[in-house]
Amino acid sequence: MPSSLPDRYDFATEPETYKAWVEAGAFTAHPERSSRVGGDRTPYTIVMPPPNVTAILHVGHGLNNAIQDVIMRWARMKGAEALWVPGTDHAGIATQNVVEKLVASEGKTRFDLGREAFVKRTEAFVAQTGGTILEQLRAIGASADWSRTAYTLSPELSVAVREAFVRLYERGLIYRGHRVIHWCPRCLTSLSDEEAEFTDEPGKLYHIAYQVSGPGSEALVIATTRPETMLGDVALAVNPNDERYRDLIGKMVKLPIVGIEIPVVADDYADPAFGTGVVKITPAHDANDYEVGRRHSLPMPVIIDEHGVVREVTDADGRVPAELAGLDRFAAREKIVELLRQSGALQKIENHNHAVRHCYRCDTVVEPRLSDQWFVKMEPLAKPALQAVRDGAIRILPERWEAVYVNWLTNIRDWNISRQLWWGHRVPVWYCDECDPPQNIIVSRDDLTECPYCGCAVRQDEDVLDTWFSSGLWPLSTLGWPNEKSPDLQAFYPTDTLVTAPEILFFWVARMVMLGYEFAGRAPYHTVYLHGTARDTQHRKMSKSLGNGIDPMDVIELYGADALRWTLIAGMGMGADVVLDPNDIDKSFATGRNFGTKLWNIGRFLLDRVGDDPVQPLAAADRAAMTRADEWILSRLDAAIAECDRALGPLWPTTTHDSADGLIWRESERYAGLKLNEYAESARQFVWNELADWYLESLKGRLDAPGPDRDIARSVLVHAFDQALRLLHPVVPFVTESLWQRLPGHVDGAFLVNASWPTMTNAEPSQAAREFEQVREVVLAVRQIRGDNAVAPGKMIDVIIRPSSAGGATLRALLEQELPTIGRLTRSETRVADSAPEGAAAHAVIGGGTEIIVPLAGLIDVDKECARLRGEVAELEKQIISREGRLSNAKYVERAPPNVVASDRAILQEMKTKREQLSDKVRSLCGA
RNA sequence: GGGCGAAUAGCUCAGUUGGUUAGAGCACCUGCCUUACACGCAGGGUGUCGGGGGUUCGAGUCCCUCUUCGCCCACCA
Repeated sequence: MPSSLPDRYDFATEPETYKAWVEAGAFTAHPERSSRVGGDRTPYTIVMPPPNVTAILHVGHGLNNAIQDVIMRWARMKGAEALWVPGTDHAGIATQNVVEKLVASEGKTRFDLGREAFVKRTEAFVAQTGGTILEQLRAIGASADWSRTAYTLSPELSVAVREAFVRLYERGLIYRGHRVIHWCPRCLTSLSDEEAEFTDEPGKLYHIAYQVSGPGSEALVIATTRPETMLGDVALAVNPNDERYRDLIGKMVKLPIVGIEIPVVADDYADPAFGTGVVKITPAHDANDYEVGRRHSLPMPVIIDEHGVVREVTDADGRVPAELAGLDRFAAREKIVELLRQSGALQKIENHNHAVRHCYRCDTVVEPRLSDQWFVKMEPLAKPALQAVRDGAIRILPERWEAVYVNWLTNIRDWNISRQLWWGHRVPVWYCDECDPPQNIIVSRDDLTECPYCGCAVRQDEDVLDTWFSSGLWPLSTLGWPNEKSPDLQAFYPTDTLVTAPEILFFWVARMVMLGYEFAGRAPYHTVYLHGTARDTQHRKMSKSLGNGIDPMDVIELYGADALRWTLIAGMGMGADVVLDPNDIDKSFATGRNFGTKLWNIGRFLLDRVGDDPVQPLAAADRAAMTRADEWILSRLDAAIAECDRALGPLWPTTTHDSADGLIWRESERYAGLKLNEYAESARQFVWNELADWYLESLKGRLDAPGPDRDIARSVLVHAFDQALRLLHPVVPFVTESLWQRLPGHVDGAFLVNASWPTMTNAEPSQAAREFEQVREVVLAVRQIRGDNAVAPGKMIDVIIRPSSAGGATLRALLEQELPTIGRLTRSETRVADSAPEGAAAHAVIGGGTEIIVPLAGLIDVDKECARLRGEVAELEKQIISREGRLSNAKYVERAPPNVVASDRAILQEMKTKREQLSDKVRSLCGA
């Protein structure tokens, strides 16, 4: 109902539109339609990176999901059987931390509650607050298939996790290792290499003398950044090739404070160039020292416990003096330095910057700790994952990340998957205290209570699995694996594209690839799209702790989801960061808001002028009766479609290659496509700068007079707008759907979300379309002359066009026919002539030598007569500016901010009066 | 320490294999409320393509070098 179209787009209707889509089943995928199981549609699948179950939406999520939604909606319109699997991650450490804080606010620790009660508490917390973010994703318009919402800790996915563990164990790829691992003394859990993040910090290098035993007073000086660990020293190491210390190898030195004797060993680990070339060996508290200790069969006393407190833990009899026992590691450091100073062993302290590992969750300094952990052997898993990217079965966009991925996988180290937490998938391993190895360790798919060998009671491993172990299975587990007969698995695995941030390339992306090959023999996706980060104007990452974030829900409430989506998508180069100003939301999202409004106004005008009468489909319209403008806009539409298609690229690799992977990217397409900003810009350019600025403006007159020409114009107009809405729908789904539903001829129950993506009709612009370009050139030239000569916008002028002789009679005829259009677009009385008029005139020469002449007689004088009034208005404006700092809309009393109106009403009124006088003057002088 | 990348308008960035006068969006400047839209219309580029050197008829683009930033990886005690 065009007549009922509101003046402004009401984005409060977005939830209704969303509901209608869901009720129409627009987001629900049908496995039986997949071509992989005999259906007639190629499947296109994205698994959503599962946000933490306790998360609330931030701009990063908004960006991530807006990108995915654009791709999904585009794939759906292209005719794919589109599936977007949503879900959440139980997020081991993160969620446990949140609940532990809650428990702490009640004055308790998780140990006070006990494991069972704590897990129950966490489950209750998740049940109550979890999934908020999925609701918020609906608000931004995410077209996910909610009937398939998954959760990494659900019963179904837990089956997958256990199956994966058991299979890897049976293949010998999971093993138990006694190793020095990264330990967080606050979270009381081990961390993977990736979870223990380096920061460069100023520290101190302490030089300590160890007295050599025997005759003489020789001493060896070592340098350490962690003097407190000396209590656990079992040796000093020197490089076997270091001439300085060759004679000392095999001798004993006295460990200060402790007073026991330890050997000097030769090991390549000691770097002659660093410090004194002598290094102390503390196997239980340093990963490298541990390796040295193993090579030399040294004891491994543990002198720091799981809380980071110095005490005799194991094999440390008498090593920790009473005055140090019970001190925190950092307090112990101070104390030990003091003791060393007193004993004279401390030689000097230097400033020294070094990299310190911190817990990625709580930022506590990580403590290396000797303990038993489960590891995954990575090298065999990495091999196919590496090959996939090298061969082009998987592409990573932007391309430069491929090198980073390859580099990491080439030097991969084993993955510590056990975590000493309570929240997560418990390690499916049971221990029997009665049986002898190897029967004392039982790995099982089912829960065990008794030993299958001796029938005794067994106990389950206390640890849970790294949260990334379960998310690493995400593309498989959400589709029903390990049930190979699962319809979803058969129809939709492998998936197509993964959209995420580069930070989790190793944590998650690479591990999914490895596990995909391991369990399905196929890569989980052919495209990895890594997007940038949301940053503030100082280029700082938006974060909760910095308080520089923007709540996407605020933006949606203020300007609607489309404005948010447009701003994020159109403003983001591939892989580039999105910069927004958290202190000026209005300015940050103006682009999106403005575009939505413009689109709405185009629709409002167009639908109003087209009216309710039936519109002939373009295919049935008489092509011969079309104007040059009609032909032109249709050719521009074709160009826009081509540009959008080029920017978005192929949905999937277009060649079927006989390899284990099936599909390999061809070189020409490998890095093509998914340039979402270029796509958005192309579509915008068409609808705004071509359809609205030129076609609508040039056709205004034609729509007022009934007749065949009006009908042709209506056909072309409705067709072009319909196609434009389709092109724009993936970015701004709500406003395009609202407008599309109102197009004349719309069939009840049809949705733009399900409509087909436009296809080009003509590769080359027609002759008539090219001729319209000449009309545009004339118009642009005349406008420029008007601007250069400060001709009042309302003033009607004379324009003389002198066609180039090269164009001949054809050009002359063309220009004469288009005079009404040129006149309308330039406010001029235009004619074609062969000679220039007498007197002053402005000239412009356009393509091919055609000359545009505008006589200036009278024009300048007219403006002079208005100059006085203009000057007076300007004076008044200056008064406002001097008071308000800026003018903007304070120029007009109707639009000025309330505070300005309050203080300057008189000036504004006077200004208005003067403006009206000026307007009248100009009109009368122009004879309008 | 190793590797990768970037440096182009006030800001964010495009600039294919070297080739006319270097582009877009936002911002900015000038004028305008013209009956869809001032969240708009018309006009305007505001630039030593980080510095230096080289190859070439021709360099933002290729090579060398310097400077500055960013990212990834890494066991310098």
